[in-house]
Amino acid sequence: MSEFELLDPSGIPLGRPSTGSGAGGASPGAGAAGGGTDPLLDGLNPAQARAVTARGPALLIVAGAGSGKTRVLTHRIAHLIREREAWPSQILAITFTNKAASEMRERIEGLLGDAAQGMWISTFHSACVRILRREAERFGYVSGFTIYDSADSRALLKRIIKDLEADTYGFTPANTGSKISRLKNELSGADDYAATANESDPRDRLFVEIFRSYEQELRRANAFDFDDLIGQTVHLFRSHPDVAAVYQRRFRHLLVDEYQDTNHAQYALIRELTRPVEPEQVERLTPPARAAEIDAMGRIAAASLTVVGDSDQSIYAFRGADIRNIVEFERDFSGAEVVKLEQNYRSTQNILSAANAVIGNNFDRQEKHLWTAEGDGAKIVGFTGYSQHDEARFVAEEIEDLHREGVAYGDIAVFYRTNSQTRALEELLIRSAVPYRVLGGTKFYERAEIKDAMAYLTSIANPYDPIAWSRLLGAPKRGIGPMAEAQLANFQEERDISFHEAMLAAPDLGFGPKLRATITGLAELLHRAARMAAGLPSTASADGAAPEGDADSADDPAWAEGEKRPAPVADVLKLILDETEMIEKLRAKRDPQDEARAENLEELVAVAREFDVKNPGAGLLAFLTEVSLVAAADDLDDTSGTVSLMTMHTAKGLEYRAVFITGVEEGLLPHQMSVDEIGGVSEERRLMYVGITRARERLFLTLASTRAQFGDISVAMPSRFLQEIPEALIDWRQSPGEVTGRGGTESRALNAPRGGQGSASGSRAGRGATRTDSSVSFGASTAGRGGSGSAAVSEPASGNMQSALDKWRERKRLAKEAQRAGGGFPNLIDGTARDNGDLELTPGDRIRHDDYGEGRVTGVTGAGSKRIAHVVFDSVGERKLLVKLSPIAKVE
DNA sequence: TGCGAGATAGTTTTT
DNA sequence: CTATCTCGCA
Repeated sequence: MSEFELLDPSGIPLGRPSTGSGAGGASPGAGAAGGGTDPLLDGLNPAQARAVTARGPALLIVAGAGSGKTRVLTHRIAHLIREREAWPSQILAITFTNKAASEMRERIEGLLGDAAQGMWISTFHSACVRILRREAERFGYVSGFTIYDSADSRALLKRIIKDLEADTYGFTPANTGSKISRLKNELSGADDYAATANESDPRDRLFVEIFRSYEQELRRANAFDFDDLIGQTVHLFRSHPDVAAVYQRRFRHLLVDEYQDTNHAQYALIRELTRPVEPEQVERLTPPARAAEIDAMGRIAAASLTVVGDSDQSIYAFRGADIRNIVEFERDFSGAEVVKLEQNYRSTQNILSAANAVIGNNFDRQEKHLWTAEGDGAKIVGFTGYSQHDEARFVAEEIEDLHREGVAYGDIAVFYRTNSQTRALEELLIRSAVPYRVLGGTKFYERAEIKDAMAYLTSIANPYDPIAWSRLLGAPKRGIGPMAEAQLANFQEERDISFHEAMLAAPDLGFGPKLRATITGLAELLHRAARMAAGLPSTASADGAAPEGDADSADDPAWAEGEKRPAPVADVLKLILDETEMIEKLRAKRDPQDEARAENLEELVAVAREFDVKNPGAGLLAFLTEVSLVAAADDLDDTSGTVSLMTMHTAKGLEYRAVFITGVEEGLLPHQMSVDEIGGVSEERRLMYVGITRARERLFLTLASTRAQFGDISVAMPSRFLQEIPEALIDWRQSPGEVTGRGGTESRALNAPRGGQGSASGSRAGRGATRTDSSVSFGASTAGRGGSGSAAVSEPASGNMQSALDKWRERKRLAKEAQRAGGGFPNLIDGTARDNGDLELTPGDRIRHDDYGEGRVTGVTGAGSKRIAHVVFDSVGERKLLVKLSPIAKVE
């Protein structure tokens, strides 16, 4: 609504129709005031400048890695505004992640100041939610609909599969969910699938049934899943041309980033938004179209479309991304212009050469000629560890070296293929007192206790949501079991009322006195919280003894005229937490894990409070939307000054001075799962390409020759991608050939002189490791410098697995706490001493470290549990160690 | 109803 | 290895 008002700021006419085909040449600064240089074009190369100033119905910017596409995109938008070709409200810019969106917004604000207000800069999903919330009533939803994340979808599917007894046919929530997701990304629903399904195949019929019932349940729950957000918006536009017309008219300029990662549904959405408004719809518009908007045929011209992408960075095929969208763009959108950005401003030549060499092995791609004016820079560093711990140790040491050389922690990133690889890395980083953070991974909002609390909020916003409701019944445990739940759910379904109403009817349902009281108590709490969230006065007298004022008598007129102001989300949440005593109950359990959970809940309150401050009066629904759509909670502070750990997928769009790519092994990168898939390896290669091109100055490629997964240890072969990089570019500190010899595992005996065929101890060598010849070419590389390359293995003797694990968890928790306590790595972890908490160290002391051997303490900084010892080791030189957690002891 | 032990099964990337 | 589920018992 309010955005629409911006559409028509009284008299000021638009400069010229932005979509008048092919009008603008590259005449820079056409309307710029003072002549001379145009700040928006200044410093851009010709291709970039063209990408900023080109006008026409469609523009494809082929942007190689590091070619300044964000700059181009932001400048293009700013240029449109400044040249008066568009109002901010006519801009719709779509990015892939929220992080990219907020970064873009910031940069545009930097160029335009307040003039950037009113633009839609968001992800596909956020934009669609915004549209759907506004138009929900058009197709039988309520604007307070819930957004199901994949866990919610799975919970729903689980129920359905169980009801249909489909599990015996091999249907699981996971495989069914991903199949449904795939279909939805192709915009096909249950009926479409049924039309093509094989009627005689019981599995197919059953799947149709599951799919149908899933869609039905979603609707009954007033919920959308992730894929629906896009798909339903498309359906909305197709079935309601008048609604579509509103958006087609409004958004005159559509800009899409990372276009190579769009799937079919997203493509369809773009198509819908870039259709002209036909005359019969033009007539129905409110406010009516002005003459300037309408062309000779009585239509409103199609919006202009700008897409930016790089087919070499397409890494989301598994999610339905269709590379054809970008490859066939010119054919798709007639009159499209193509601008190629090929100069790389990010990386050194060595890094770029490696990237080009790797990606060059993908056959079906258009050649690009990425080049840089930078020098060669440092060589890429390679390292092969004996184990993943050894690899991690190398990473930690190199990070410290870099740090000593003046590279800030915040300029360093460590990438990996799978989230499970973080463990070894985290352990070593903690021990080395390197501040780090993990992006993505186990997300804050996926934690059980957070989901519990969120279930209350969700249920308040949407009392028809069975998933949220069912979750909150059992959290905390209060004696409402499956039996009672089923009874309430049945009642709810029969009467077609909300779950909250069903609970209020509990007295009539023949529950025992205790249960009845519990249920009505809970119903009243939800009711109270709902009123609060809606901005209605809390019922009657102060809390404490719940007054008689039950639901039905809620129509007191007192608040009728006072404008309803939604209560701060944090207050609602606080009410829930206080009344349910969730936090207290966790604390009472005296388990450190539960203590952490309690803290998480407190953090959730803090998050909500922050949301309230940033979005005053936005209300519960906005909060829920943000939570379900925001990926990693802590994207926000890039300034935290810590090393960043993330998967390579998460890394897309980011850049760092120094980058470590870990686990560069066959089976991991490329991942085993991808090897059999068609095009799988190509996609992995693009992933590798993305990883490499994130690095500005320094690139480290590391691997391990053995890797522990699912319990036992297996031999790992170097990735084929390593072979694709010219040997001259890599400086091997320890090459694969030096470590694996002939594919055996020399697990512990590395101090033994090489060549002597060390004992192939422990694990069965060569299991499943059909000898590729990958390792052969590496044998020749040199050993690199002495010193830090060779040290004892760090494998902690795995005597007692369980206690070692517990120990590690505890250590990790403490260390995280320490990091969280304030900016980088300040003071404090109190009391709870561990390992060496009370170890006294003074300069001059000799100590022994499990990994590094003996060394001499040169200094101690920090206080309490944050004490950091500076030690010069005989073998590896200076290291910083967190005294409390390091495996060190004084040598007498 | 709620808890703990034990068995089991599944392991990629994410808005 | 680990997360999830089932089963039996209090």
